Amino acid sequence: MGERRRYASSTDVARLAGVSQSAVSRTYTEGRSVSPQTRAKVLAAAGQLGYRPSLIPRIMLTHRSYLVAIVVGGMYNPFYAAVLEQFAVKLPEIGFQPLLVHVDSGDSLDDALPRLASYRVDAVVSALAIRSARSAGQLAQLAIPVIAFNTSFRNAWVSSVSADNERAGRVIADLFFNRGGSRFGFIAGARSSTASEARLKGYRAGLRSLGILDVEVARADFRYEDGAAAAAELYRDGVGPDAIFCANDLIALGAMDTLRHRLGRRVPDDVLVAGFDDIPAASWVAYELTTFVQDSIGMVAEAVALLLAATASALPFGGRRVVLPSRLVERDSTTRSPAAHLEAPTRDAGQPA
Amino acid sequence: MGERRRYASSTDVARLAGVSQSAVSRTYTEGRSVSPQTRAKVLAAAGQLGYRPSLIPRIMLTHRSYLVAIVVGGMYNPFYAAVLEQFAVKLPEIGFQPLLVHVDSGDSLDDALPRLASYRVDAVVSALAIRSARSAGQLAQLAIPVIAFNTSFRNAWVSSVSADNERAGRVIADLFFNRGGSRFGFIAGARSSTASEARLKGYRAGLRSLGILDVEVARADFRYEDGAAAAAELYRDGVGPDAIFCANDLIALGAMDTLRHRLGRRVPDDVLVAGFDDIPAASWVAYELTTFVQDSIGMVAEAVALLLAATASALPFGGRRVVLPSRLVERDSTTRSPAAHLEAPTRDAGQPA
DNA sequence: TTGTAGGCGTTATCAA
DNA sequence: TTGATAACGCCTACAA
Repeated sequence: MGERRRYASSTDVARLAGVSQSAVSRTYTEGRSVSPQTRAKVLAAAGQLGYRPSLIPRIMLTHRSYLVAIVVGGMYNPFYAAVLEQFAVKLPEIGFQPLLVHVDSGDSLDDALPRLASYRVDAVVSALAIRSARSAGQLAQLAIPVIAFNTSFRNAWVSSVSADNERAGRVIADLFFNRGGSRFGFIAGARSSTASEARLKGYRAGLRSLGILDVEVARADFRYEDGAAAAAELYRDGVGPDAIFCANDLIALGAMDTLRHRLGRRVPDDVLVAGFDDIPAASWVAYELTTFVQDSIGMVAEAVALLLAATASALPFGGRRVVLPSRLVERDSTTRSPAAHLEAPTRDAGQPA
Repeated sequence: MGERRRYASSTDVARLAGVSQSAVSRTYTEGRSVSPQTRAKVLAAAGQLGYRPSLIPRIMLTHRSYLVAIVVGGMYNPFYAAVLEQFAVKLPEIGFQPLLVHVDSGDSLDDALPRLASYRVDAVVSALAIRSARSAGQLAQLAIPVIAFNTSFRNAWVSSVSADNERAGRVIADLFFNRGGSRFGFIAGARSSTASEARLKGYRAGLRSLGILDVEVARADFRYEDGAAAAAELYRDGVGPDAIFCANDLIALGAMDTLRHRLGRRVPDDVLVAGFDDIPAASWVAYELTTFVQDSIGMVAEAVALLLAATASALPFGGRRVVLPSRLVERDSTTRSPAAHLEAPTRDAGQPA
């Protein structure tokens, strides 16, 4: 039991081909000298045995595994699914093989770390923020370069890539104001999320510079259902904001549906709504949500660049911080028609999606 | 360059602790004898060096890597994201480390296989169907057990886990008929998808046994935009089906939005719509889509069970087929209110837009 | 309880 | 061009 049918080894091939093991090795090493005859014999035997050279011994010899851990969680959010897919495509292109690690929250990276170290990963990329200083400390001790998304924490081995969350908050404050918003709300993600907090911070700052000090804040998790519940909460006492910035798109979509279908509010005519991420559903005809494009492709590209730099030398490589601008996409959820209050709720008929 | 700071080895620890390398090994091996003093010395040195035993040499010794490749693609579909996440959670629980492989279509597994073989994976689980006989042949030659979702192809090394797609098609035919449907449509996914074809086959069979031979079929890919376009296509000449079964939820949501917002059709009052997968958006208030729960948790559990069985022995283990029932969830998209045709277009509270 | 020795599958080095 | 040999880090005998 547990006794797997072994993969063919170069020795097996050598024996079958009637050559030395080194001859087999050379056949599979670019730029080493093998005679055509030997090569042919080797390839024939290899084909017969289904031989592929193993990378495992090489890891021992070179101290490089070309394995990179990808840390994910909360894949219900299409943004993370997109990030993961992008990593899965890009890492192999530069010769790395992704190893998947799922954690429930940023903190439980602690549990996964020893396992990763056992596989001798060359680096760790995390779609999730690293929140626990303990994780960070462990990482530093293991001397594994880490690139994490939307993380404020950094040290000699931990770098970060993030969107310009704070600026986005400011931009949306201006937009809401220009579109006639007067009572402002925010639905936050988990309190521990730096990204959510930064968005709120920028939003507050933007409103303050417009002379507005009051922001109604509801707490949610990053899901549709939480957004729906938080929206209901904001209007509990009858009144409520006429402009709501949500920490991400899922929250915003939940809030929109609650506003429209449970609270009888029109979006955008009664309430302006905006989100963050630009997940596919944000552009669906039923929503047409104004949001910020969190550029997963760009973020992954930056992360990959950092990773290459980090794995190129033995020196600590961390503390870097890359901030990518997030682009506003204005859609119907903040675009009031001139005579909105006179019309039926559906003003946008056209536009297929 | 490329010279990574090495992970500490047991030899490093032994040297620092002033003991032999085997003493270190024993310290980390359950049930081997080490004196408390030696153990203490070893652990102290190990802590200082950040030592974690490497699994790499063990792979060579035992011919077991405990690595399992997870093949994914099309992560824009929340169903696949959920499957992947589930694998990422379950595999480590039984001692396997997932290795992520992204392919664009079932066929390009070919390209990824040699790389996987090089890492000496113990098995492959594929969220995607294996479509290329060549892939399957390669797999058989490499003698790697494979468990693939929704695949009709099987051989000595390839097993499959799938939903009962055909039965679902029959069930929905009955449902549509009972809800008053009279002109039936189907929006298919990619033609190469066995799952989509099976759903259509069952749908056709169900309708046939109700005396209905005519089904209008539109082709789409598995995305929202494709569903939207395919729906428009079905109504190109003015008339069109009054009941549409879609190969998956994304297609159904796109079709619903096109029906409601571009074609001025009411769902469910003018057209009944159903999908497949039960992705989160299917239960969003704006849609309330009738669909089938494709039980990702159950499917992964079955896949994991097959994997355990397959990796337990050296014998070929394939050709197994597990079919899981998919459960119908009826929501508003097929539930007509009694006087639907007398009411305003929006019978499900406010209208989305 | 300890340490020494051999071997896993590669690649790099060296001698033939 | 070839083949023998050492080395990587660990585990499992085996001997002390």
